[in-house]
Amino acid sequence: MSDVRRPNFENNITADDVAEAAGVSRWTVNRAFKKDASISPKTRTKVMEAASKLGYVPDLRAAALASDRSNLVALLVDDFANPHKLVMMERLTRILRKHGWDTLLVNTLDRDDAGHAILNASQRRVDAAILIGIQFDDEVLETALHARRFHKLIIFARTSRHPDTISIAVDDAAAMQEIAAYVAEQGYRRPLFLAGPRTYSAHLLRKETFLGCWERRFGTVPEFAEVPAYDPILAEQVVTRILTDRPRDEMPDILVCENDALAIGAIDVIRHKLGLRIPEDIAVTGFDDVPQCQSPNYALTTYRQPLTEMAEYLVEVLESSEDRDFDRAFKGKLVPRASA
Amino acid sequence: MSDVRRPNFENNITADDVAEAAGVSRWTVNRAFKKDASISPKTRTKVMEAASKLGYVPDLRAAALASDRSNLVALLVDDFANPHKLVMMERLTRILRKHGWDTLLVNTLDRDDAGHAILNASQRRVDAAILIGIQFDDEVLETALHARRFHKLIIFARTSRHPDTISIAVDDAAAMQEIAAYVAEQGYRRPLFLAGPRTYSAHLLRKETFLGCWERRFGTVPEFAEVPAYDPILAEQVVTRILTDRPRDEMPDILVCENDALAIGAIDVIRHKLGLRIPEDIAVTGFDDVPQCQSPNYALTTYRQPLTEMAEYLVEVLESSEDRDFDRAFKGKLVPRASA
DNA sequence: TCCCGTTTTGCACGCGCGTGCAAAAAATTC
DNA sequence: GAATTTTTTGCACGCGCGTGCAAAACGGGA
Repeated sequence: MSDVRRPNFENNITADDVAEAAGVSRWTVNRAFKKDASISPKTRTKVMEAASKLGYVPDLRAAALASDRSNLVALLVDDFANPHKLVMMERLTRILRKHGWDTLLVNTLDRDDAGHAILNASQRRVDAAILIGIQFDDEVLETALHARRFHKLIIFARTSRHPDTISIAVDDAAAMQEIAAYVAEQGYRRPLFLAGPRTYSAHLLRKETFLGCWERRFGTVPEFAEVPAYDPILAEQVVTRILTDRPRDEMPDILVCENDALAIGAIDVIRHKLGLRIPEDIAVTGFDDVPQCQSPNYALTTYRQPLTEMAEYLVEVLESSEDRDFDRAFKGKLVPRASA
Repeated sequence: MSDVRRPNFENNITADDVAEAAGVSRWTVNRAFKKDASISPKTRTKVMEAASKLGYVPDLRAAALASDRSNLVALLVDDFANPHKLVMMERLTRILRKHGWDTLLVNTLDRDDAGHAILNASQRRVDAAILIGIQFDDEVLETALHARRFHKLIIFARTSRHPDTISIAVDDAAAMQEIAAYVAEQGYRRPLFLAGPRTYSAHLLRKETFLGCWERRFGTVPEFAEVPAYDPILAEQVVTRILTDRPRDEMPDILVCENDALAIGAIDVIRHKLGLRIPEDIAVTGFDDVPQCQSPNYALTTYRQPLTEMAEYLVEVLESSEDRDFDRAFKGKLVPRASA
């Protein structure tokens, strides 16, 4: 009985079937699907026609298994309250796809399960893990490194000094210096820095840089506050707590925020709970240039990272087989708007 | 020479190695890693110890290849401007992971490349494809269906009548009726419906339902406008265009929006470009209950979908081997806030 | 037409695990 | 303690493709 050889789901057509139909060997079929393989154009079209007639598509699982290269990366995210993540995901998936890479989205928000999530990604034998703006990155980083299964561990859009890690980010120090200079030039003198959560392994150097710049320039260290996550709602709570009922003459004249997620929360509170005007009473700056910054509602002065360029470099790193230091810091661009 | 048998990247330890270390057969090792497999507890712990000593993790690629079941789904997204997508991605990935499923994030925003993206997902032999709120879904749907490689094609959070498709969504008609009733009860009489892009295959029944309800109740069909994507920025443009310089007595008293992405753009324009108050001059309602709705800035009256419940059902569908009609509509919840 | 260099094609073996069944071991019964 | 049942373990074969090399086909010059 010939229908015995059909153990798998709905008679999958394989390269063998195409080979038979095209009158060539299986290996020639697979060659036809491979860029710059040594194959004659004539054979290739013959194979491709047979393939499309049969509806054949190469099986990437088998290819990955045989070659130990999956063209798959795991994207670890735990920071879904930050609108910038949406932008990053869009950009990364698009550019990775353009270069033939697929993306496994791993939600590491649930700290208890982060380990499992990472383990699972490693079981898929992804070629690399990419951490984007991870909030609880210390723990995750350790787990991931301990698993020792990711050929490359990339921290994207955040600086990491960890030696086993590749950091592709904007030059936070330079960026913050630029913002600090801008703030000072615009005549603000009582800044309050609104920082995000503190992590050990990977870092945004923004707070330290800003405070340092300001101190060097004016001799005083500005006030600052910390929000436990990059979440506008949490930022609202923190700003409400520290600014409500504060005497007018002790109010900051500008809130310099570590990123847009915090800035957006801050703006909402300043305007709607404190009843103050932006920028007349309190100005605000952010970081990232999320889409909402353009809204007339926020018109947020912020700093744009060259995401596309960074993603392209990421691909370069993924495809390189060298073993050098891939860390790189990019230059971004200050985007002045009405909020400061 | 024994080091010949090491063709793969950094001597991967396999089930065979663990088997040798534990003094059992390879099959017993794999059994130890499988839930409710027939294996004695004693052997299992012995195996697990050997495994963790060697740092062994089962290879899911090989497992998928051998069993033709990958526990992998492709999540197709093309609508990254809509903040609700972030919420959906978070929820879906978390709940899928909880049940042992991994997620391949496929960006189908670039229409030219959507076909490739889908093809690629199919090459990974995912068990199912999930479309979330796809904007250009007609084309994508056809491509995906044509590929005929997804065992299940699920339209999530959107209704589809396509017979080859499984639709898991909120009951849009019921939801919109509830909103319409609310709007009418609050005394609004000149609604304007702000709709998103029109698609053929999958649908949000919101516009038709609202217009129909209103007509039955008051005998008049409300005005409506269409935004070409669920993007606050585009919504701003459309609303600006249709409301700027309109005489006061022809102004709508409420904007009923197909979802929050549109509502948010509308609010920004109404307040900051038209200089009107919300809800006194124009009220606004949305749909989805994205996090920003809670912000005092928007305080958006909206409708919340039971995402968690829907995601749990999705898992149920994924794991079912029956061949019945899985379509299902859920009931959501109206969330009244200050905007209407 | 023959020869030689070049391009194109074929193939043995392996990637790591699942399936279904048979053999072995353990547990149960009388 | 022997016979029977139940649980546990082992194994042949296959999943679909990549690698590296050898064999075959091709092309051009004399």
